[in-house]
Amino acid sequence: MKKNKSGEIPSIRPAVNKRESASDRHTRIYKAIRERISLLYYPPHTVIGEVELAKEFSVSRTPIRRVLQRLHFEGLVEIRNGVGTVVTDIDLKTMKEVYDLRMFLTELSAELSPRPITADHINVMEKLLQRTKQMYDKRDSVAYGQLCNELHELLISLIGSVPLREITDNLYYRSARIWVTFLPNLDWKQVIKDQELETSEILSAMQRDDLRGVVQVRRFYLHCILTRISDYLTSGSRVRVNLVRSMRNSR
Amino acid sequence: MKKNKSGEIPSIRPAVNKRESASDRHTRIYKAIRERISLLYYPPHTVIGEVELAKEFSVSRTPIRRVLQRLHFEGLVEIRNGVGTVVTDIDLKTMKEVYDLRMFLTELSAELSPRPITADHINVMEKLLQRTKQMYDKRDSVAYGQLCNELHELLISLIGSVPLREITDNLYYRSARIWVTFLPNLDWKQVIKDQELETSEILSAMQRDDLRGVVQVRRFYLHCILTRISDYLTSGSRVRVNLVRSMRNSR
DNA sequence: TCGGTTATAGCTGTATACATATATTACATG
DNA sequence: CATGTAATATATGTATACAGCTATAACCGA
Repeated sequence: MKKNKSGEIPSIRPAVNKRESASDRHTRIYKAIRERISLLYYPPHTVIGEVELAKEFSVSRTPIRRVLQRLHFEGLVEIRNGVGTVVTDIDLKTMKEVYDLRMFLTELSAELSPRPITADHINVMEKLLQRTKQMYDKRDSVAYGQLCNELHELLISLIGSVPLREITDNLYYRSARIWVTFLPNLDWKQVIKDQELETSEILSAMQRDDLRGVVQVRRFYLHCILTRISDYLTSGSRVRVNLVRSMRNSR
Repeated sequence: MKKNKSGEIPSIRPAVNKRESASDRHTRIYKAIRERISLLYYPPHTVIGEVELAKEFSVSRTPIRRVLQRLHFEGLVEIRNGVGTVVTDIDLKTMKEVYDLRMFLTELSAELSPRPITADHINVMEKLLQRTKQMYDKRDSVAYGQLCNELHELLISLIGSVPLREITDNLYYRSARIWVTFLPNLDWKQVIKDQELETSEILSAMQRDDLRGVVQVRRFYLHCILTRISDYLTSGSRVRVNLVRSMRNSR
């Protein structure tokens, strides 16, 4: 075996020792910041400086700016010259538009080249359901948000159409964090109860290989969340905690 | 009136003399390059260098990179380290996915908070129809592509839902250039004839304030284009030039 | 001749100094 | 005291030198 230029014996698997590629690093930082926004670690109107992030991730401003500009194109932050990068808020009208779109696209995802439901999917769903059941005792918005994100990740993995999957993913992160914003005003046990119901009903549909059932359950709970937020914002008062149940009985 | 720091008398309308903002410049360069891609001035697999563009637009690589990365996020170019920025091609499967999505979203745009059809819209449509009628004599793919782009711009201006409008716009530019790629293989007069029919039928629907009619016409022609390309790619032979007409008779 | 190594040209990726925009604050002025 | 102005701190925007990656081609040896 020959030695390379630097005189070292080349590794059999140099890919393992190879530094993280620029693309991978971009994806890693992008997902990290996006998660922080979605979990309200960076709530709306938060000013996040490029220098601060650059120090934390041990890179210069350049790769950070690339990530922030991507988040800007996706509507998650607003970059103001001379001011900073501000996490966007969302008005009721825009939120309704996003949720309406998400509901239509959710149903559509069962029609456009869906992927088969596998045992892995069901396995992950069972674990999600277990974790949901353990959340009644302690109010933990971050853990709840992570649960929502993981459920979302699982559901979009069933979408075969690449552009539809990307759009659904984008719209989710554009609106989901707003829902978490309202958690402090809601009855915690009821929120978890609804989450458990949604998860278990999706799991049931998956177990009978019923993708259309899956997306119909998902769409229904999207509708419930939208109605809750709309009621809360328009009335300014505490939203009815039994909204989901009353809707179920009337459908 | 006082003088400012530099000793000049401040202009009454300083905004006019103010330099183009960073955001405006970004938008200008972005739209310019996007149009070049859509009109096949940069056909698929073209390698466009950052330095080249920087010289042309008289800026450094930094703002150019911002534009190219946006185009990358939108799927129009692929940035390869050490190689260059390559205009993406699109495979049949992805194109079908994009067109299917566009068809659904087109119908949806008449449902989700549509904007009213104004006299301006009809005015622009009449001019588009006139320009279309003048295109029979000379085969000019660029002029045809511009016509398609302007028709698209008009149609998305009728979409009230901001996220739906942005998604529709993105999907258009992601797929439209592929259609232009097939023009050399098609009967020119038939292509213009179809374009004239689509434009005139949309105009008619607008004149009777029938937005649902507008989107149904649009959806129908999207379907025709998708079928044409699919037929061409799967059979490898010349596509039937009278496809649109035969479809019309059977619907 | 063929296979593999290596030098090289040219591209994108990164870091950084500097330019510019903005909000804040202090301050002069009526 | 109110108001407009200017200095200033701090953020993002830009330009650019340099590092790293890739494809190409020249080169060497079995």
